Amino acid sequence: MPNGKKTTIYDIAKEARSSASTVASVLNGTWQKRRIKKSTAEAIQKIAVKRAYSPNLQARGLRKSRSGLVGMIIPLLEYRFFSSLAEAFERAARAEQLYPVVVSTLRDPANEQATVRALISHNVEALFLAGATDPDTLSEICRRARVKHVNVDLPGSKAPSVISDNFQGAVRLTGAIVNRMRSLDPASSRQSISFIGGAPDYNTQQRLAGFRSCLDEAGFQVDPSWLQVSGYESYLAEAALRGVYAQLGKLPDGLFVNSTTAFEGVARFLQTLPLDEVRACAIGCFDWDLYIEFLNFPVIMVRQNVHGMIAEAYRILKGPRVPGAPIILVPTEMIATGKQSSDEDHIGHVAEQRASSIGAARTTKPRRSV
Amino acid sequence: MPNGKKTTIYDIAKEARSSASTVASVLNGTWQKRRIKKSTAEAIQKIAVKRAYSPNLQARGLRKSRSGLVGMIIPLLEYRFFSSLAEAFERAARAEQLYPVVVSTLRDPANEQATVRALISHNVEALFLAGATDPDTLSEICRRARVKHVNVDLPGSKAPSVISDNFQGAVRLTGAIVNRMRSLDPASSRQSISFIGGAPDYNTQQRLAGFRSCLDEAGFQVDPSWLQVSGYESYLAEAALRGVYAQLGKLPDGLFVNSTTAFEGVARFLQTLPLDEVRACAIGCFDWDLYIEFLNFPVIMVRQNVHGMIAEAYRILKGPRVPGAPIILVPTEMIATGKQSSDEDHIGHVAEQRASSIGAARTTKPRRSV
DNA sequence: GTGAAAGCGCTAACAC
DNA sequence: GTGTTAGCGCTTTCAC
Repeated sequence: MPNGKKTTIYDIAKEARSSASTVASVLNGTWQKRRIKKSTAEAIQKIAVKRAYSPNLQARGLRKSRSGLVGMIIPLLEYRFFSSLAEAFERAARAEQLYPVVVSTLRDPANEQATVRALISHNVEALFLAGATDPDTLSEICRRARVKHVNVDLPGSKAPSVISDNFQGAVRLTGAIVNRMRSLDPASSRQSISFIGGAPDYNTQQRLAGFRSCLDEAGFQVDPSWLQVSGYESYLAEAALRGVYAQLGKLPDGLFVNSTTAFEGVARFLQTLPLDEVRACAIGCFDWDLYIEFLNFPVIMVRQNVHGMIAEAYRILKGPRVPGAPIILVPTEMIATGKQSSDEDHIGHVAEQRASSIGAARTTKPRRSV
Repeated sequence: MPNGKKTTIYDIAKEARSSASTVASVLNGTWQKRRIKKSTAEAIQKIAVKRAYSPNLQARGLRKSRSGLVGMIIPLLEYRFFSSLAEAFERAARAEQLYPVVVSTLRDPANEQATVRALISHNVEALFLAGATDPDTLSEICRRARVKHVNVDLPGSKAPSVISDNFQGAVRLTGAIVNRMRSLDPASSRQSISFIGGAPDYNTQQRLAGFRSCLDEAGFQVDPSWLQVSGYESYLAEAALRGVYAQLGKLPDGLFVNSTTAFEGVARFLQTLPLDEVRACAIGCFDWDLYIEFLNFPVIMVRQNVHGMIAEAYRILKGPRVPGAPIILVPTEMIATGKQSSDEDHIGHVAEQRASSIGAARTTKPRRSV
C-alpha cells in the first residue's frame, strides 16, 4: 500500500512488468479468451490481491457505456408493501447480474423527476418506477434519454405497467367480508359496509369498482355514504370512520379498509370501542402487515404479490420492446387471521380465484384462534 | 433527437458553434466563474434542454475522482427500524449534496463483503455499515481502499461506531416494567421477569447488562432462567416464551422483549392466552413498531433515535479523522401505549431521563458484557 | 500470448 | 471570454 491513491491496472502492470491491457483482461475475467498464460495471470492476480485492487466501475462504465446499475424509485421505505417491493427488486437485480439502486421520493413529483434524472445520469440500464405520482412525466424523461423503464404498482399510459389485480382482489376481499357479515348476523337483511381510505388514484378506483361490483352481485344497495375515500393518511381514515360511526350510531356491519396506512387510523378508532362491538364488524384490509395478525379482532387481508410483480417487470424489460402501454395484472393473495376468524369455509366463495402466469394466488388458512 | 445516442457536450458544442469546455462550464454551473457571456450561456442551455442533455456522471466522477455517492449497507429493509434508518440516511445524504445508495445484505457476511466491495468500486465517498455481522472485516476492506466509513447500530473495533445507548435504554425500560409490575400487583414480594430474544451480539449484551443492572438495584434476585437469549427470529422467541410459561405454569410478571421481531413471536403466543392473563403481565419491547400500539394489551416500547444516529454518523465522517474506534451512544426514547397503560407517572422513575438527542450523545469505551 | 494506442464524456489548467 | 489539451481508469481493436 505505497502511496495514498487507489491502485490501478497501470500500477499492477508496472509491478508485474506487463501491460495495462493484459492486467485488465486478467482482472476482469476475459484472460482465457485472450489466451493469456496461466502463470502470467496468477502473478497478476497475486499482486492485485496484495495491493487490494478494486476495479473502477465508473471508468469501466464510461468505456463500455453501460453501468450495470438498475434503479428503482419508490414513494417511501417505511411502508411494508414498498419495503417488500424494494427487497424483491434487489434480489431480482442480483439474479440478473445488475446492481440495484433504490431511492425513495416521498411522493413528491419534483423529487421523483430529480431522482429519475439523477439515476439516468448514472447510466442505469433500466428504471423501475414504483408508485409514482406522475408516471407519464417520468416516462417522457426516460424516453428522451432512451432509458428502458416500467411502471410498478401504479400504472402509466406511456410505458408498460405491472400492478396488482386490484379489481379482482377487491372483489374477493369484499366477498370475504360479506360472507363474514352474514355469518356474524345471519338474520339481518339490510346491512351496511363502508369503504375507507385511499386517494383518487387508479388503484383506489379499481378497488372501489371491485367493491361495488361484488356488492351489486351480492344484492346490496350501495349507499354513497358508504364510500369514504378519505386519503391514505391514517388520521384522515380515522376521522372518516368516526364520521360513519356518528352517523350510524354504531359501526357498519362490514369495513373495507384501503391500505395498511388507513388501517392505522381505523385501528386507532376501533381501540376506543368495546371489543364486542368491534368483533361484530367484518373487517378487511387491502394490503398486509404482519402485526395486524396480532390484533384482538380478526382482519381479512389482501397481500400483494411483490415477487410476482417484480418478476413480470424484469420480464418486460428483458423482452423486446412492446408497443403501447400494456398493463399487466398480478393476482393478489388473501389472508384471514385473528381471533374468532373461524370462517375458513366462506373465504373465496363469492369471487372465484384465478390462476396466473406467475403462480396461482392462494388463499391461506386462518391461524388458530384462542 | 437526431441519432440514437445520448447527447454529449460535444454535440451541443457543435450545434452552438462553441467548444466542449464552454458547454461543460455552462452546464455544470461554473460559467459565472469562467465569465462566460450570458448570451452564450443561454443559447447553450436552450440547446441542452432541446436535446434532453443529461450529464454523464460516470465521466464526471472519473475525471474528478469523486462520485457524489454515499453508500449504506443494511441487513434488511423489511424491518421497521432499518427502513427508518435507511430513510433517515437518504434524507441526510441529500442535505449533504450526496446521492444515497442503500443496499440490503440479508445479514450474510459474504454478501456484506461483496456489497462493500461493489460500493467501493463505484467510488462512494463514504460508507455507512449498519447492523453488519462482521464490521471489522468490512472496515479492513474499506481501510485498504481508503474509504471513510462508520459503523451504525452495531459497533466495530476498527472504525467509529454510532449506536443506541442500549444499556441506558434497557435500564429505563426495565425500570418502567418493574414499576408497572408493582402497580399491577403491589402485594407480591417475589416476582419474576423474563428477557426474551436477541443474539449474542453487542447490543443484546448491553441490553442484558442494563436489564440486570436495573433489577439488581431494584432488589431482584435475577434467576438465570429469566434470561432467554433465544435468537431474533420470532418463532424462537415464541418457543422460548412457551417454555417459560410451561415452567412457571403462568406468564412471568414482567417481560422484556428484545426487538420487534422477537415480539412477533411473543405476540403470537400471548394470543393463545386469556386476555386477563396477558394484561397481568408488564410488557416492554426494545424497539418500536406502530402496530404494537394497537394491540389490546399495553406495551412499553423503546424507540431508537434513527435521525440522531445518522446525524452523528455524518458528523463523524465530515470531521477530522479520529484516532481509535470510539463508540458514540445515542439516547433512546421510551413510549408507553395501549389500553390500560395509565402508568405514565411511573415511566422514567427508575432511570432518570436525559436531555436527549444528538447533543447528548456521548462517547464511551465499550462496556463490559454480562 | 502480449503490448500500444485510441477513446468513452467530462473537467481543469493553460493558452490566447 | 473562450478554445485547446491532457488526462481520469478502463476496454478493445489491431499489430506483432
